[in-house]
Amino acid sequence: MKKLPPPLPRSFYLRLTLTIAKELLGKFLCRKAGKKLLIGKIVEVEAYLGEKDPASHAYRGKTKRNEVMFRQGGHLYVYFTYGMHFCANVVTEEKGIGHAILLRGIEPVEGIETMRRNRKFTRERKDNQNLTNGPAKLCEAFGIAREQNGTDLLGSNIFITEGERIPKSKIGVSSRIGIRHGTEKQWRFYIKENQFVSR
DNA sequence: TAGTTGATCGTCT
DNA sequence: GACGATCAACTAA
Repeated sequence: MKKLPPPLPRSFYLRLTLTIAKELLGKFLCRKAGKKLLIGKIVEVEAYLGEKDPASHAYRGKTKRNEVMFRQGGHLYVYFTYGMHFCANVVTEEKGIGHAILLRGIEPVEGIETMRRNRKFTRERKDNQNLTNGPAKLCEAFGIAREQNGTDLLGSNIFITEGERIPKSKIGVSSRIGIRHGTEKQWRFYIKENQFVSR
């Protein structure tokens, strides 16, 4: 494979959350698992704006669980939900803010065999789009779990690099999914006509 | 193809 | 003690 670009700088994560959410589309999420390298293109995200956002874990202030969300931007916030699933978020903005961006959909680029193994796909199973087209699925495919909570995205374990440039006309906006309050906010962003966007 | 439900547990009330 | 930023399997039609 070709040489990997360096991780995005800290400054990328210290800007407005909604700006970062849009710019994350088309970037590459990289995960080093032993010798294996997993890469996926980000195709769908949702913004969670902490104290402004009743749907956010950070809405009621800092707790033991969401402590990572209040760190400086550029960390990974992983949480456990529904008794069996993990979801990965990118923490944004300055320390103490409590904003994050949920990764909802990813298109596999490198290490697909490893992802298939992580998701316990059989050799016969050909529907690769089911590998990573949902928040909990991509976590399993990338081997992201509780141990990865709080990982610094400027380290060598998990990081995000420059990827494809997505023209504005290809970026879709909609309300978020699976939320009771705050559904009026248009804080979900995705790449149009991409197979790996959920729903 | 749409709609419903079971799995399963950490966290907050 | 309830429920959730979910998914897969099952049902009905």
